[in-house]
Amino acid sequence: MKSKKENTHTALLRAALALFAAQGFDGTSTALIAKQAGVASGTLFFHFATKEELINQLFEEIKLKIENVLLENYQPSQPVHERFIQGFSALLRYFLVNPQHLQFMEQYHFSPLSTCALNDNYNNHVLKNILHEARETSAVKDIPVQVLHALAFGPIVSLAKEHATRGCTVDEAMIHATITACWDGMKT
Amino acid sequence: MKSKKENTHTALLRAALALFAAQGFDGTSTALIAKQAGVASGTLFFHFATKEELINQLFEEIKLKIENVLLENYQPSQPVHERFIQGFSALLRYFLVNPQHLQFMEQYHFSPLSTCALNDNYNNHVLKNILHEARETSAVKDIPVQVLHALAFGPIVSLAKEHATRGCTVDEAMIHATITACWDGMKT
DNA sequence: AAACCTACTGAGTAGTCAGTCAGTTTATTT
DNA sequence: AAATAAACTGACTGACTACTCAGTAGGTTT
Repeated sequence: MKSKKENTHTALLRAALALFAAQGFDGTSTALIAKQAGVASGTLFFHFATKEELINQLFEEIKLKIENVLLENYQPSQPVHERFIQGFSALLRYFLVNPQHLQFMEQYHFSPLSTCALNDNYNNHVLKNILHEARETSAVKDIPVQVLHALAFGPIVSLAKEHATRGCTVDEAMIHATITACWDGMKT
Repeated sequence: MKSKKENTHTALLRAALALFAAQGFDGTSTALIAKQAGVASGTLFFHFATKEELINQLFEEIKLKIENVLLENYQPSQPVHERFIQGFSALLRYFLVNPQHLQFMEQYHFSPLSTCALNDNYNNHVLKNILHEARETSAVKDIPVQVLHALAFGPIVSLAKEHATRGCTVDEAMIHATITACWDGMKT
């Protein structure tokens, strides 16, 4: 059973996520977030010191969720090619199911709040290691890491963004075609 | 010889572009744009009815520039594969040389001002036709257009964004590796 | 039942925002 | 040189912003 405090806390985070995804950080006032969460405007600042802290907490929460999703389905015994397909398909599926999370992460990455490298925001240890291992074992071409990252993450983000902002349908066949093509372009 | 009006007009557009790329649309006040352009705050509204119109004019200007760059180097006599490499390399090179333009376009696409489909913002007739022709002639896999777009534009945007926001160096070899890998992933 | 504490309220504060407009300067025409 | 028009100025406005804080409600402890 959740405490009242926790309920309000998560209600604020959820309202903020929806509004941030739709209108952006700067386009969303703290008063509106509070209203959407069903509390008074001052209550937001009882739970979060500043608007920025609310954004940072949201970022950490989403980052953790993605990490968990990828860890759940990770099978270290599989060959690197299988793990690539599996891992990056899971990431794409996640963003298709949670479009607001992608829109939030994209904004966060662009904003001055973000300090880490571009794809680091999505790039947990699982996916990072897969790419790294594929490169070391010569399963993929010997090209700079930045290029590998762009080739692997670029199409995923691009397709998921299209889905998030324009609502085009993306089925399993399209997911498979995308991730397979990414690998085919990278492999030796 | 440019008129005084034209000078001020372009000075405002240039200042706006630099500030928008660095701080975002909402994070940049019209007063600051005017100051950076060396004019009084009211002058901006003599040249542009609203802040939104300024943004839209900037979008049209950048879109036109990209179209021209791609048309300049277009060689219809070449096979579709050559035109793909040539065209998409030119787009990537453009964004590496004009990082602010990419950052602006990315913001514009996300904002409620943009109405067209995702990659349509970069996707002028040249690149669109190349992809379309490659698909019709079975030079590339028979997969949905959205997937083709994501595979072709995703890595370019991703790599150029990394360059724009983190300043990592991208040389000709990396450009070639990226575009070649895109094609290799798509080809039949 | 008194004291205490946590969660919450919403009017209020100081500051910023896009956009206005009466008036001034500069350029062009007559 | 007078008249007209175009370009520009910057103080101003009302609406909005993140954030504050004195006060309130309800539950728990003593």
